[in-house]
Amino acid sequence: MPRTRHHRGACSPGCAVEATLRLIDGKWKGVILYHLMEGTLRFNEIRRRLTNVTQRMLTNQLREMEADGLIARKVYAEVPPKVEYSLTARGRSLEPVIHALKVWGDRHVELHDDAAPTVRSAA
Amino acid sequence: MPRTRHHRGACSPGCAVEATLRLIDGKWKGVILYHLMEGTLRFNEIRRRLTNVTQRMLTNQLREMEADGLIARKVYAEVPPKVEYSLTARGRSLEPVIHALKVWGDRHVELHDDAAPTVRSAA
DNA sequence: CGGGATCCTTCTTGATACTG
DNA sequence: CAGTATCAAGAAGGATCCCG
Repeated sequence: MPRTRHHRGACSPGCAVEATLRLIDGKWKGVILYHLMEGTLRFNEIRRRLTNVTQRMLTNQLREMEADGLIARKVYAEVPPKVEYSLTARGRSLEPVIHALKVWGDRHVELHDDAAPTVRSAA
Repeated sequence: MPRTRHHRGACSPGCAVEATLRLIDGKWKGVILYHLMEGTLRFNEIRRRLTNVTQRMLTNQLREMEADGLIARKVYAEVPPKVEYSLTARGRSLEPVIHALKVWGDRHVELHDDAAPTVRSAA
């Protein structure tokens, strides 16, 4: 979603929705958050978990999320560089959101041909 | 988020997250869904609820959401054109997601300077 | 290993003007 | 009222190559 990120203007009620959306938007942010929920990961570990991510994109997304205070970046001054990424408190607070996104996705995966399956008791 | 929308490729576990994200992504989709949750709305009614939306954009977003099976478009063959938009079952199923996004946004509005306020009981 | 710096292409959005 | 059509700008994402 182009536009300056965090524009912050006069928004109607649903503004909060957009604001949140913009933080987790970005081609890989959602997945990255998802994986970091399980724990700290190194750059290449994250990379391996995302199919076809270029270093540039991964770095970008991580940087933006860092700027948004969602993740923390820890650099180890070792010979083979080592950088670990983890969620900040703010980032962890997004768990219910990510969870909601995943739950919905799991039950409506692309197939919007039946629009709302039987949905027995499976809440 | 560019890329063909619904690319559907080999995704890692967090794929579902991305898939859902891509449906509600788009500058206005989140807010539109949010407003439609309250009931059917006409084109200009939606437009008035979103600040600074151009017809083009609104039409675009609505069309995409319609294609994604999230909203229904009902055209009345009247003299002054009348078109109503409402959520489909699939669209309504997104409520928990939109809700989660809104709740988070309400409590973390841009100010990621204190990362998780006191949060008394004030939900 | 974990990037930084460039260059390029595509998608998205905005601004306008016109129409049934 | 509810769009459609065009034009143009800008941002997001991709491909490459270089570096400590």
